[in-house]
Amino acid sequence: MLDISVLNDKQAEAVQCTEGPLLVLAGAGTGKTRVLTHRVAYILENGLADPYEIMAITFTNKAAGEMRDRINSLVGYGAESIWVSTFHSACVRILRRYIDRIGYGTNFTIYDSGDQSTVVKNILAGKSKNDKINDSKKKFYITAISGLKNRLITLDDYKESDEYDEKVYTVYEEYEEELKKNNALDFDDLLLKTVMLLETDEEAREYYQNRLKYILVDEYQDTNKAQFELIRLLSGKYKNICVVGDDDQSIYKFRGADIRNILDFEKVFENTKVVKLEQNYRSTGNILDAANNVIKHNEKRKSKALWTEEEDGLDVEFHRVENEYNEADFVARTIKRLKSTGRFSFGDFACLYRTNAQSRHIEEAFVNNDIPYNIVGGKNFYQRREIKDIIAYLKTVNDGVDDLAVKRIINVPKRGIGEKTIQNIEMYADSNGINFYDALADKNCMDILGTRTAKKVERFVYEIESIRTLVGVESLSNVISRIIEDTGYEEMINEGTKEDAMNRMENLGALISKAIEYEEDYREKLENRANGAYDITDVSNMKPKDAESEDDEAVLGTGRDLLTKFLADITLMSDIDNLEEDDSRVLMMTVHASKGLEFDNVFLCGMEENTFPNRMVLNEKDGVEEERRLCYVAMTRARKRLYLLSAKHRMIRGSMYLLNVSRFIREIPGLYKENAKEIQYRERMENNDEFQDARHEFKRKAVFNISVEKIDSLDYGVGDTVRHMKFGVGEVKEIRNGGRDYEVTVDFENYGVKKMFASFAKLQKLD
DNA sequence: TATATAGTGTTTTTT
DNA sequence: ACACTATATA
Repeated sequence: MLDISVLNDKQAEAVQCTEGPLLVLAGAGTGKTRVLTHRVAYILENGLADPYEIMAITFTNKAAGEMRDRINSLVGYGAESIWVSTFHSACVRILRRYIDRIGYGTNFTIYDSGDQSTVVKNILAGKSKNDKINDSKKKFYITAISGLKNRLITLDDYKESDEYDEKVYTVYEEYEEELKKNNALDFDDLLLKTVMLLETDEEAREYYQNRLKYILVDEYQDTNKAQFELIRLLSGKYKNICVVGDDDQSIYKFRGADIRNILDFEKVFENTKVVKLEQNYRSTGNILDAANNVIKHNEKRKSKALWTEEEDGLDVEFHRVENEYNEADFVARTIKRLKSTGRFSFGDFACLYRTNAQSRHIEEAFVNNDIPYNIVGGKNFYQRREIKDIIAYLKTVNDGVDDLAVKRIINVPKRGIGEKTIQNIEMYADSNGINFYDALADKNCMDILGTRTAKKVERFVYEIESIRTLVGVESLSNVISRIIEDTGYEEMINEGTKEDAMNRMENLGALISKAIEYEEDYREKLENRANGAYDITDVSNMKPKDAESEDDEAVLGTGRDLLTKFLADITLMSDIDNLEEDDSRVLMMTVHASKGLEFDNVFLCGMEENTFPNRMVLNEKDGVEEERRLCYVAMTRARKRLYLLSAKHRMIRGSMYLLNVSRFIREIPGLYKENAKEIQYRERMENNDEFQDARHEFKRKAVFNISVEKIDSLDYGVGDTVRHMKFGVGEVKEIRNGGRDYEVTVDFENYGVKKMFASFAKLQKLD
């Protein structure tokens, strides 16, 4: 029997108020996951719905897995039939079943941000041969297209809209064509197309609306328009929609999250009940106090204040250190000191920072102090080159429909098939309206290429075809192994440095393990079905016990489908999903990555103006408010100890910057006493017109350049003979003091006149 | 076609 | 500082 007495009044209210729309405003650490899981259990125990009629949506696979586990331990039998998934995988499941109704093949592939980038790059390259494609241009279009899709603005809508821009339109148009041609959907499409499907196809809509009696949404503050529409559509019949979120923790605006979803929820869903959770069970009084003091400076928020029955605990510590090395050193030494008391394991510590670039020095300090650590994020596992290569092989072996994948690996490892050849094949494929891969198997196409090149291409096709025969026969992991071994991929890797090769092979090993695990899960599921865990042949009971199986049944069944599913699932996997409980390592990650996690002891590094809040958002509208929410998220990760660190100066992109204490620190009373000099300096920064002008320059060059390692004096002069490591002996002709460094002109005996910077050249004076 | 060199643009990034 | 990519060169 479900024990409601473990909940406080507000939590119990949220659990028991099952009918109609419910908005739960849950501050950090107020037990929102507990509310969600108990709510599901409560619905089941009271017979309000069967498990397959309940859907719980989260943002990460990890959160979905955790929620499923917790529901499992709460209700026991039947929990596996509850549809617990991320927004995106839920959409994949719906689309695999119905997407043919809006003109795509049900075996579509998913393009990640890297693929997206490649597509846009190709479009821009085809458009203008003289214009250079730089990253920011590419990024501009990707952001534009993604932003439109997030807001459900299709090509047709965009043409009519007042933000219409011809260039964006044409790129958007070509982008859509390209993806359609490859039967591919990007992440935003998964949501957009599902909404489109449910809007236009009555049968599909009614199927899900009839099934889903209760829908629960986690991290609601980070939903975008598309996600909002999706849940509105899915909950259209029963309208038992419960969303849980915290406007103070909305930190993904830059990815389309729309705070209006939470602020306007009550307007869109009639008769919404609102429950506020404010009692915090995670942090000490002092930590909460500090966090509250920071977040209360935001103007756009629903008012609430966390409180706790816990003790005040230890003071929040602030340390103003000299530079990034001292900061890293402080973290390492403090961890060592606390660890030596025997009361902690390394897993009790986390080190958070605003940007990934800050991780390097901390990592170094950990290495030097023998502190085991784990860095979350940076580059996602599945976005690493070797993994993406093998995925491209798998896609090609699977159906060869995705041109992007085929082109990616046709010359990896090197097969002597270059740019020109690929262009020729592409032209043939385009003019004949066939896939790139199909062109490879086309005799007429090969005739264009010439026998030597054609032979190389045939060899490639042969390799792919022989692996293709193994799909559905051999295990998934074996197929992957064969790709790595038979195509010469492993050899290619081993040509690099030893360290690099080991690293890559390790990653590929992890991919294979993932495949084995995946396959085992799949078999288990099949067995459960065979053992009558549910019976789809029983027509008298039209509702299967396992809702997922019903969706599967509509489209899946063979080994090829297992591969398709695997490819989709790993594309939707993120770095944090693979984070396993490991008590023996300190965790390092960005503040963004830390959301939803908690630790006994937290170090928050880089509490400086221009670092956190980050310099890039200072001129953005509402930019600082979003940074403040980020800061609030970071601080509320801590249970017992919170260390805030700030460096007086640090080296950023090769230049030294003087940095002020972050305004967030100054918002916490009593933490930091500024001395007169610093106040004066800050006021000059904030009020001086001259400085404001300089701030615009700030992006490009170091305004506060105080010391680049400059050689004070040279031990050689004009006329001296010097030796250079590479150019040998020469005579110094000129020395120019270039401010940062000396520029030395030397006439070398064998290489002629060269100009070089003294600090790099390391010239040696000869007598 | 493969490799060496110069040039470039650097916040965050659940999926 | 550093990684990534466009361009020149072998």
